[in-house]
Amino acid sequence: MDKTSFFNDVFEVVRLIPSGRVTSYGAIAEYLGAKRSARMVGWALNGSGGQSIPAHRVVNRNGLLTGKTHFGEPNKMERLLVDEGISVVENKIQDFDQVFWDPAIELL
DNA sequence: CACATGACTGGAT
DNA sequence: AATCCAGCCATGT
Repeated sequence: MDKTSFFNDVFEVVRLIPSGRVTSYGAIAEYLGAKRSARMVGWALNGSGGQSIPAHRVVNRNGLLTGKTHFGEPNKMERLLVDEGISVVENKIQDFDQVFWDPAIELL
């Protein structure tokens, strides 16, 4: 298991997130067995540039679009989510519990 | 090698 | 309910 495996696993899970759904860094980290390494998930997504990774579907546990600043255009992430049917107000996902997609449950 | 920072989280205040 | 603090781990200075 080299380091790239972690990144690859993160990308794989994120790619499996269905449209109109979102998940959290902690949920992905937990699914990968590193629940205390949510920060590493964010770091992994940092290298998702160039890959076909819908990173806009990954937010923090509050449903807050903390990573929007890394999309080049701060409004791009929110626009993409809204376009998929997710309600976003002031960088915050509305009905977060309804659109939340947990790989540890949905990906059984 | 030590310290600071970050796309986080959970518990405490 | 809002804010603060400590834990985690990789990367940069």
